[in-house]
Amino acid sequence: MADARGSAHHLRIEQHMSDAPEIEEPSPDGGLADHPLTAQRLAKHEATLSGEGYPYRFDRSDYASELHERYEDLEPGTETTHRGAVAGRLMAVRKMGKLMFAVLQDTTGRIQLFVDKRTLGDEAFDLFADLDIGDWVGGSGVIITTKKGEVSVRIDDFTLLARALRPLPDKWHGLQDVEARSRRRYVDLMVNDKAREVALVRAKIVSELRRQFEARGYVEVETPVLLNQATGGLASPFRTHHNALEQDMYLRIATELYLKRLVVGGMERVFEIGRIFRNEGVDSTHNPEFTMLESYEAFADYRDIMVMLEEMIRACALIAVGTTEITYQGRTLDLAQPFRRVRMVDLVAEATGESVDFDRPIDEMRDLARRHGIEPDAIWGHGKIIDQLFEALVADNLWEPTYVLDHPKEVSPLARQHRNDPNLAERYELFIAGAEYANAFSELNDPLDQRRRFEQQALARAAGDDEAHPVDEDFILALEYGLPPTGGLGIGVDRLVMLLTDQHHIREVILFPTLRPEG
RNA sequence: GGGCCUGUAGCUCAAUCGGCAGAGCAGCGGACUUUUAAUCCGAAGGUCGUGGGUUCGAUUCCCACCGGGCCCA
Repeated sequence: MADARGSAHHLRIEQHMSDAPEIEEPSPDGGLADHPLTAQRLAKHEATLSGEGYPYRFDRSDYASELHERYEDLEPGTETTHRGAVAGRLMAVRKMGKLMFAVLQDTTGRIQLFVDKRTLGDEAFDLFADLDIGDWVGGSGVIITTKKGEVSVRIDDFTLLARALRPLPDKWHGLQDVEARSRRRYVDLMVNDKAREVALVRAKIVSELRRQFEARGYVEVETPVLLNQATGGLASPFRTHHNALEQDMYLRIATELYLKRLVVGGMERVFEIGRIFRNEGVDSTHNPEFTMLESYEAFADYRDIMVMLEEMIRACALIAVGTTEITYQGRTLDLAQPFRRVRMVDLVAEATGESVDFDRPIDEMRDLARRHGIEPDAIWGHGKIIDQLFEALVADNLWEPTYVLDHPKEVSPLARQHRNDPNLAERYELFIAGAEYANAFSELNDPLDQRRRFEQQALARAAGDDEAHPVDEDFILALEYGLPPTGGLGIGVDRLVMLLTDQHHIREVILFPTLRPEG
């Protein structure tokens, strides 16, 4: 923090010294005085500061949702013996002369304040009337229901806890602009119920995943983000620089190889929920930084992991939406049904109407790819072509939960060779609603085979494939100490949250998605 | 990277085939002791994303740039 602020400061000074004479000194109030809407709030703020100031704490006794649960069924016009203190942001005030109805929003919901001049007294009543929507307020009094039956706190005392110097968006429409909602997520959270709900459901899902792994004896670990080499996945990394070490470094694109090192070390069941960085395009399903859950379990194979993953997804659905029958993009999805299991080669053969056997001449395969609009690279073998055909022809159309099994070995450099087919790997990806949610293997644990796979990847890299996996000698060294048979899994957490909250854009499930600087 | 769309008051949105830019909400003044997007009366509020160009005149037309969205690669 201090470092970041310090360097920003330096930057500003440099700009002053070089060529920016037009840079104005920022006004001490950040421009608040320049606009009438904020100027009057600023004036009130300054008056408070020069007077009593703001409190440092507040004793709250009750939450909005709890009061509703407890008193919702009371007859209209009931006065309880319950004295409570609530606190939250002032969202609306309906003034009726000597009576006001105010709406306070806390982390659980909204509660009405019944602000009655007789109860509160003339002076405090006028002070309340002077509050602005957006201010943080604590109020205490007897819990009542109004003539219309609304559970309310009839306040006999209140405290201004903090002011909002800027006005809130339209109380009815909220904040609509997608860009503004992402940039000022705090405002989005204040005024849009859905934004709060998604954030809370996301937390529940992550918590449930953690609980599921812990219940199975997995240990949560943390592996490095800052690396000398970006390994464990096929993706372009972010590059950065370590000043003291005088060397370039990379942000991780996966946690895979470090977690497997831990299994080598005897941590038989490990998982990590971690931020991953991939230097690629931004679209509705990709943010440059995203959250991946990876797990590794000794003595398990990929079929064991299938069973576990299916159970976990159902558990998350129950936590998130209360049922395994979910709605996504206007269509229903039944997650309770056993997930379909089908081999990738069979899906591609079905989609193309042709055999994609590995003994078919490569030229025929290349021709097949071209006929489906894919221009094969010179070094592509059968496996890469099959994988590309799958992505182009099949992936988008897999609506029901489907395990796509047994990827070509060529495109799976970290997965163990299939026990029955040397051209394939024991790997699958889980597809739901046309998108990929998880990727799992029987982990490759033979250091000699791993070295051969890395070398093949190195050839692809030399031929211009930037996303081919680099040779990781240190990881091979670890494998040389012996990795037991291991089942590994990666889950795209953001995608899973999207599925279970019915959001079609990843920015809706990431509180602060990556954005360009504001123009 | 390509195509289409988009940026107007604090927020949500109109309008101007080139001629003083409009509404709702919020804010301000007033009425109102049971409201629920309260209601009613009144007066305000704008660098029309930024910079050029065309024009007597540009928010509108043209160009560039910046931000954003959707689709495609």
